[in-house]
Amino acid sequence: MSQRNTRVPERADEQEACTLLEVISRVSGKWSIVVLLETARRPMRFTELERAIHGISRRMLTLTLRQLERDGFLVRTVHPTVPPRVEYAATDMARELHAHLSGLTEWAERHRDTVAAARAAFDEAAAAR
Amino acid sequence: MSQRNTRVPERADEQEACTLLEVISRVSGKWSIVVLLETARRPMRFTELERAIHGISRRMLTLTLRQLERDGFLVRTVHPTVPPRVEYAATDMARELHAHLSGLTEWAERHRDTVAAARAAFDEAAAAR
DNA sequence: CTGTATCCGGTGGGATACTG
DNA sequence: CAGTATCCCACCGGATACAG
Repeated sequence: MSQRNTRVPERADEQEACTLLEVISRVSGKWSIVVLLETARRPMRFTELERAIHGISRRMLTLTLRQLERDGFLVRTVHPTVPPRVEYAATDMARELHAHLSGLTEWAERHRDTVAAARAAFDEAAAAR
Repeated sequence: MSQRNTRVPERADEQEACTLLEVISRVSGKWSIVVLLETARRPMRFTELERAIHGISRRMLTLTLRQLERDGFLVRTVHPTVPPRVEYAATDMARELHAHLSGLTEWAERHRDTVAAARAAFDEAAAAR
């Protein structure tokens, strides 16, 4: 989502960071991940996604879908009926990404308490000063 | 009555998406990942990081370090010497996160060409319209 | 039903001068 | 050496109105 994060690596040891930032930038938008998860299970229609994803605006749903389609994570299919029927289906690449992200989710759940404790300690130390 | 058509919003999916967004938000800043990678190898001093990370401003290095310290990814140690000597060291949790992120890097490298091709095709189709 | 167009506020991040 | 303070701007995302 945020293209401002792209930059050219000047050093070899920054190459990995650049690659990581590249992929993370693609899914770091506010709605990218939840759209990926919804479509990973089965193809979804526009309004179906709009109803399933609580709080998303029509504009952001469109932008997020376009971006995911552009990067090859979603395939958009228009059925020429009246009214129009558009389906968004996750690609194999997207499902593979989802598997890696699940690893991150597992990590996050395992360390959630530790992070919360670290934050509380940091904030308390800051307040004490 | 048959309730086959009533669709309950997928709470589990949104929950996972929220957890994922939480952890990704912590490392999606422009400089978070490269700072994590640099400090993961060995403890680093402030100016050392400033020199190692090409293009980072003093302000953003400070903000990034504070944020990573607050979440428990870095430990900041001040040696009471003159001039002051401050070292930032990655925690075990941060190194574990780094391992998961490496999986993402591998995925990104494997699919880099596919993504590039998808983008080119999408942009060309958009230009043709 | 499936989008576009427009306006607007909040925020992430750059440049740089100052400081203990 | 290791930061902080200030100014500034680009861009993300929300609300809403319009359209094929």
